[in-house]
Amino acid sequence: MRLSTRGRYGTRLMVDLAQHYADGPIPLAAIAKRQDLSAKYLEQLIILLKGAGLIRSVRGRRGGYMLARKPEEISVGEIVETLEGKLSVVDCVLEPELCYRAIECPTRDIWVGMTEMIKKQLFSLSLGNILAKAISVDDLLQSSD
Amino acid sequence: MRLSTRGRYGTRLMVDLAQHYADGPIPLAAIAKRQDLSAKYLEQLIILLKGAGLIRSVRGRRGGYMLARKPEEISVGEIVETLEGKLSVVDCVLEPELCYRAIECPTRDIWVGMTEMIKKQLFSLSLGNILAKAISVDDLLQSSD
DNA sequence: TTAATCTCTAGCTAATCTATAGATATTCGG
DNA sequence: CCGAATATCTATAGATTAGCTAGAGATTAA
Repeated sequence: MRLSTRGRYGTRLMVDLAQHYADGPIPLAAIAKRQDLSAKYLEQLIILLKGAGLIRSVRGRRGGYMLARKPEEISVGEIVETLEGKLSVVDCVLEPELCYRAIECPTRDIWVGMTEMIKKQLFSLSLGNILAKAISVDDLLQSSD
Repeated sequence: MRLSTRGRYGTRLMVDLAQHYADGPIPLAAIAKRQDLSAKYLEQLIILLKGAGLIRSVRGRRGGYMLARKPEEISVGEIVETLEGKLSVVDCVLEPELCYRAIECPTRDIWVGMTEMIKKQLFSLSLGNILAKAISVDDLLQSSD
């Protein structure tokens, strides 16, 4: 039940872009440096995010990446599904034909329920929500000074 | 975000034992045949379940396995954690020291929340619950004859 | 025209998953 | 007491996936 680095790094990348929303195109190298992640690896992730329409890019000098929509309108669910494929805790949830027992399998119901719950949570959580939370934590730290 | 075969097969194994609760010791070969799973593989899983105190065994002829507690008192969460290790969607949830950014990481909060939600659901779902559901499906099938 | 950027394709290493194999220990039934 | 039916233990092997790294090419602002 682990999320792979693709989903995790991709989410960090998108949060980073959200934090610099409206700063114009952000070069990938800047993100990689700030997040302390391999630029070459992020390259492969970001191209998928662009393909999914979550990001826009500007090529050439002074180019870079930016969110295609407002942070409030991009969910973590979209990011994770773009990078790791459709969310489901076991294959038979989405493809019951893979297992001849699927229709009557009492355990499949568990995995279907889990999958729905996870999707519901991740698709209702936006980059905007995450930013808001990050700020409130900063607030707490400042007020304790 | 996939559950491995260990968690899935193990849960099927435990549901099978729950369905034959009070039938005395069930040989592993019988479970493997009913569930159409490799007996040799289940062997490795069941020994862990025994180690965790979820199952008792009887050796020798006429031996086999049985649930150590009533189906209502064994949760899917216990089964999955026994076979796949502590539930957490990323390592930094349980071991924040693995990542120097953990304390202030805005994405870690997401993974902590997801992990808690998953655990809550799986630990509140018992083998008894699953059996009850399976029976109600049977009822529906019978009443449609 | 050149340096900074994105884009594309290939491949490699290590870990993990999913078993399989074979030997040993225990106990019931006859 | 013997043998068949069972659990238990340890090793290992094949396939798949994760997590990168490498390098060449395309585009554009300064």
